[in-house]
Amino acid sequence: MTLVIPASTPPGPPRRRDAGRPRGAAVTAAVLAAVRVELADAGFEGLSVERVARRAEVNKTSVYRRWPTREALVAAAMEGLLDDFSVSPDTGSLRGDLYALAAPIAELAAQPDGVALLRAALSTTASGDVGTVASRRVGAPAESVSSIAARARARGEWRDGVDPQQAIFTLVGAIIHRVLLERAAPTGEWLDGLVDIVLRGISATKPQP
Amino acid sequence: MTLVIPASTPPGPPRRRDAGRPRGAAVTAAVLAAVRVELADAGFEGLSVERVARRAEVNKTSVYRRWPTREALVAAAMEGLLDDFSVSPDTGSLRGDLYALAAPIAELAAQPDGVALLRAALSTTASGDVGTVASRRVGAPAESVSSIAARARARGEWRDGVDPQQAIFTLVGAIIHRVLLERAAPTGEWLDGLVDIVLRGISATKPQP
Amino acid sequence: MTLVIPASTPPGPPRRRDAGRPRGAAVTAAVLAAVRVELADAGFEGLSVERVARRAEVNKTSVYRRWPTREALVAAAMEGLLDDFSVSPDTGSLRGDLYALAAPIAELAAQPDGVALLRAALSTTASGDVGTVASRRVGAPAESVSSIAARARARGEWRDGVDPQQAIFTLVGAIIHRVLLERAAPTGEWLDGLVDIVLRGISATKPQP
Amino acid sequence: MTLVIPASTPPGPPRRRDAGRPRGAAVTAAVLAAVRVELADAGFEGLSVERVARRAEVNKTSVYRRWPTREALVAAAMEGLLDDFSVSPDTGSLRGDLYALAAPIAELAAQPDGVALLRAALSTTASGDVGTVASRRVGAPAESVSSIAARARARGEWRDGVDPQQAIFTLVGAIIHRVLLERAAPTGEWLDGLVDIVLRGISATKPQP
DNA sequence: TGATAACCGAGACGGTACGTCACGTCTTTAA
DNA sequence: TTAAAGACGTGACGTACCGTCTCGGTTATCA
Repeated sequence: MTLVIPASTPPGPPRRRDAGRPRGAAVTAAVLAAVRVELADAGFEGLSVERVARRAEVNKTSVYRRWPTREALVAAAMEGLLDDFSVSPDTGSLRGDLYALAAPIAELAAQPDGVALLRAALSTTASGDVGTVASRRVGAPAESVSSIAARARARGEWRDGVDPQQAIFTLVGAIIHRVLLERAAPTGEWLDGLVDIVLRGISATKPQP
Repeated sequence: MTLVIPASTPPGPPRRRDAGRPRGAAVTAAVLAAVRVELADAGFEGLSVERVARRAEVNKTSVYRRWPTREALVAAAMEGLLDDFSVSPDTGSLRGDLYALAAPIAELAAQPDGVALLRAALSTTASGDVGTVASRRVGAPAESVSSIAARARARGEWRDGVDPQQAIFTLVGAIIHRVLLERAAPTGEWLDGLVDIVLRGISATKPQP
Repeated sequence: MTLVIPASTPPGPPRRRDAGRPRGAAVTAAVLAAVRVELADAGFEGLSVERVARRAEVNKTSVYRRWPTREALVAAAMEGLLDDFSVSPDTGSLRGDLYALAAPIAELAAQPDGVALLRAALSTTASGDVGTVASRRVGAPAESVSSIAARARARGEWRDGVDPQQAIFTLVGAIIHRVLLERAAPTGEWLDGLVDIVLRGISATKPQP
Repeated sequence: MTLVIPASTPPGPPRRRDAGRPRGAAVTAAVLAAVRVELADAGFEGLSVERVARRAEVNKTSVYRRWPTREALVAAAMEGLLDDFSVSPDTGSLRGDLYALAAPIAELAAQPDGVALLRAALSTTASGDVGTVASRRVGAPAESVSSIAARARARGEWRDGVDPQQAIFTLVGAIIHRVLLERAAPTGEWLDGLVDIVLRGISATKPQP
């Protein structure tokens, strides 16, 4: 994601800015863009506010004014990546629902930015902002999970005694293992196999092909 | 008459292997212990060689003499945690084998030290020493995986078309998700449920209870 | 029509000279004072930036921000010692002029600080900042020397063929030998004897008593 | 009953005086040569035992075994430079004697090694070994000085009230200033001028040309 | 002719200092 | 108020030498 900042700075010293008009949005955007670049370059650990500010051609103070910690800064930069997870999918079949849930996560994990986000979420000791962001989104909202399970149960697809969260989290955990430990891309074929395993694992009898 | 000088022969007398004062075992032990404490306290990022040396009451130089990087240091400290993973279990049933494979990993992940190790392994961008250690062990040796699958196949328990690695990695991924994102302990009950899901997911027909 | 881009113009807006928080005078003063103490204690070699900062109760960074090298630091600390050398004396007689030139140098060399400065100036291999400071001042400005000689020549006091620099430097060299090798104080009586020798050495005939 | 403990008697078996492997002359020579090179390269400050040992292809321990301090090491390396100063010259004239005294010092100061020695002698705060060596030799032995003065007095060449030491030290100080502050070579012509000044400075009437 | 004591290379070890980097807070000027 | 700029104390980085120490292994001398 590249952000283009219009180079409106005049060459001379007068520096005529609209009086009272805060330039805040440009600074904010430039910083967040820089964060994303730095995250991809150096990872979460190894990201320094100083370098971010330098890259954004913005002063360190202006960064700290907005985000008090490195965590908050990264969290803010990541917010945009996760806007499409809020939808609770209803495709009519459990396989479809599982796939609909896993696919955007896999897609996220296929991008370098997404990998960085996951890594950041997992690396922080304290349950800080980044963890919150990631858990809130990657962790798949509770409603989605329970409604998927409820619908599947109504269709007789959900085996008794299976914890819905455990099933979904297994799916997500597998993706995480794939990209962070195996360092392999979560391809479509691979995802098919995964959904297949989990689907059979939680199905009451034989799943419909 | 040709004079051949072998390129690899050093000019002086051959270096003795055991020359010089040997490294003190006490120093090594103190440092590794300190690393484990610091890891639990501050995590992988946030672990500083300086503090480790201070806590071990050892000189910084003595640390750097042994381990050139922070990664290597942490990796060394973690080696000991993982000595019981090398056994390839053969329990007679697929469920037993899966459990035998997952249980020590879960046990590791139940300790603060183990959590720190996992976090460290996942947080590093470069596939450095820590990643190697973790991958080598947590990533379950390839032989174990394939032999488990082979035996299950021979018993007719393994569904055709299921990638052995994918199955096992799903198991491991779920444990990682549990401890690092959910921040919950991988209890025995929880592990039972997990093994159940994965077992059914890869079984040919109905698994034997 | 050719577009000429001046090479020295920076790309952004022109840097303001007085931007940012100004350097604290208290810090500067504390450091220089500490340097003088350390110089007296440990000499030029053996002076460490770390200890200076510690003694000044100031951070090492704040020292390096101001003075890039140990040399520059010492040179700065010594500047103040030398403010009274700039005057070119005209006492009416050659003896008076010589004395007026030698006296403040001797006075400087009578203080521990001054001895340290001389030592520092002589010990540095490269002709660095300290050497510059010392040479500039202790080395007696060229104008002073030549004007003294010119006036003496006009009065008929200066023997033909005597290099003015050589004469003055002999004076200074004797003082250096006195304090650094003999490690004795350049007393008034001693200085009288020295001036007497040099004066007779460069006089045309018999000097006027 | 009095208990007398003989101070010098060792408790164990009587120490053999000359037992053990003697120190290798080759090692000693190699080290001293290396010191001279390093002194010329890096000066007295900036000379490190570690580098000396490395250059001499000798172990650090072997250096410390012989010379306890850096000072002692340098002093030893310099000893050889100064063997020709012990002679008290008697040339028949004061000018000749002065020249005979000054010439070898100037010659020493014309070599890089000699400059390093002078610098070392002047830079040390404590009157350590190097200072001792230099003072003992460059400082011109007291007997030489007094005998030169005595002979000159007998010839009627020495002005009453002139301190012999002061005269000679002025000569030496001028050479030091020449090579260390002016950083110029003490050429023959220059030395002639110097001797001329000092000679006239201490002569009773007019010096004999 | 051995024992023995010192030499010698090698390198560990606790120190101190190096000069640099990033941190997060602060003070100052200008817009 | 926002901003740019930069000072400031803090703490860590990884490296270089310091001088001392423990090691094997070697060699000359003396009993």
